[in-house]
Amino acid sequence: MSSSSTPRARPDDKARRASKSSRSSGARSRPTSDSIANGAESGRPSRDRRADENNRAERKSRTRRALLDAALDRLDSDSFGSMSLREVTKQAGIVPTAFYRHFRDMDELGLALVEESIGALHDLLVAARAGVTDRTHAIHPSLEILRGYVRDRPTHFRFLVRERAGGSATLRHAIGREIKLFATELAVDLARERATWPTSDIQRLADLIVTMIVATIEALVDATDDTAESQVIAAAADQMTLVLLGATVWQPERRHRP
Amino acid sequence: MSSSSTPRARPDDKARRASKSSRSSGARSRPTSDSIANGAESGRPSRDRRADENNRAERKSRTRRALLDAALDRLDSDSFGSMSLREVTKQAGIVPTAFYRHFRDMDELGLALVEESIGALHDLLVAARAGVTDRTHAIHPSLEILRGYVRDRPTHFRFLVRERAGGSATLRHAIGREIKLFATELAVDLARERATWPTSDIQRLADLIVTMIVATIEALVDATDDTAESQVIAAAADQMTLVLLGATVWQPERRHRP
DNA sequence: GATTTCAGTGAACATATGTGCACTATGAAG
DNA sequence: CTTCATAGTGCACATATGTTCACTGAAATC
Repeated sequence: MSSSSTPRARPDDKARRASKSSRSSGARSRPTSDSIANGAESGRPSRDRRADENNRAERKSRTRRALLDAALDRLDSDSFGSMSLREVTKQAGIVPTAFYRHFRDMDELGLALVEESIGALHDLLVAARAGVTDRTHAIHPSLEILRGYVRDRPTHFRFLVRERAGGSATLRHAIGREIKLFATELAVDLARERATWPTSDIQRLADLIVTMIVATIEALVDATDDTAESQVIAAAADQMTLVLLGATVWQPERRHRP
Repeated sequence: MSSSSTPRARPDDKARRASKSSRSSGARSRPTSDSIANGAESGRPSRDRRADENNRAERKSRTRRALLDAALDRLDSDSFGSMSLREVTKQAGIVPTAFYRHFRDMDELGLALVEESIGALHDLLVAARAGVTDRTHAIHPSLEILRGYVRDRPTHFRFLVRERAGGSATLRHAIGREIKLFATELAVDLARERATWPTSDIQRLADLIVTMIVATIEALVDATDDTAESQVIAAAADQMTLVLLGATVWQPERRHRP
């Protein structure tokens, strides 16, 4: 506190409020009308005022989305942890203080992103599982589904792989917990075809596969073109095949290490 | 506080350990053998005034170490990317501007940490490879070596796993490149015992194993006690066994996917 | 039509950050 | 000894950040 410098020339200024006419200020804000793709395409653009779209809650959730998307976008320049509230609000087209209408702090925004991204991951599992009985022959189709999902939600998956190990403790634990859940879910699936295996072995198999899936997602997120993507998928397919091949030879009862 | 007048605690008057190798001019230092904060026995009566310890270069490299260690320490509260130059210098016990005597910016500090940490990883590979011929029966010993290395240099390995996917683009690429190198090295090793395999299959096996090693390191870094560590090792051993089991059944020539 | 609610605004501020500059102290070199 | 090089100091400053507070305008409710 030694600096008695009376910083930032601060004349009384408080009486200044009346001077600025709020009219003249820039009309540059208002990002509300457009931005994200508008789902409902019903005609009547002109007269009918679609209360639905000017709805209060609707508007709010649109801004919320803008905040989430802004964070996701910024995510390849900055890591989430070093991303500032002001950056995000600027990119979302609102003023910093309006942020608090939606999240208590950046950490809460992060958790919302975790939830969304894990939702995507979970959808992926469901999709991959649908109609698949023989796992050994379902590797490639499943990986193609994975490829599609990462393609469709690149920012979400990038968020996941970036913050899974690198983020704040809160984020890491949240993501870790969800991935563990994901693995358990997979284990239940795997157990169906391996009734004789002890659950611990099943769980470890599931963990291995999840590890490989995460690694594949990491590689897909960093893949720049279709060729790179295809190579990633091909490599992952071989590795999965090898693992499932090993699983057929695995003898649960007797420990394999001497 | 910023105690302006009084010099802050000066950690530098403790005569520390005698230097060993820092003679090698410039280039890369191999700091792997020691960690910080030890030193103990060097009471060193004042009569022998070794220029060695008051050496200019020696002092400088000691401060440099302090900066690196400060960054490594701070790493479990903040991710490296959101770590400020001022934080690091404060923890290292120097004034912010003195930072520039050692690194141009935080990014350069980060790259130095990558180099160090990868050095540790490489040492690990060498150690694990020493005297191992039959891979299938060397899994547990190798994993115990891994456990020991992560125990001895927890901060370096934590840095690696945190920044590998989560750090800045520069850091990510640096670490990614080194890990790729690491995998190639392992592939050469694996090829020795699998002469009939095509190199692409070998490389994919090596990549898989490296993926598992990285995942194991991640788990070890997060393990809180010995029991947790042992469980991680046991799980990793099972998984490795399964993979190498699969590798024995793998038929390189014919594609496994129908 | 009048009142309430509330998402978004804009000014203010205390604090933190990176970095430039002049300086000091001390080891190295002549 | 004198002179030079340089690690580390202290101060300054411009800028960025999180958060507060009083406000505004329009949708929601009465």
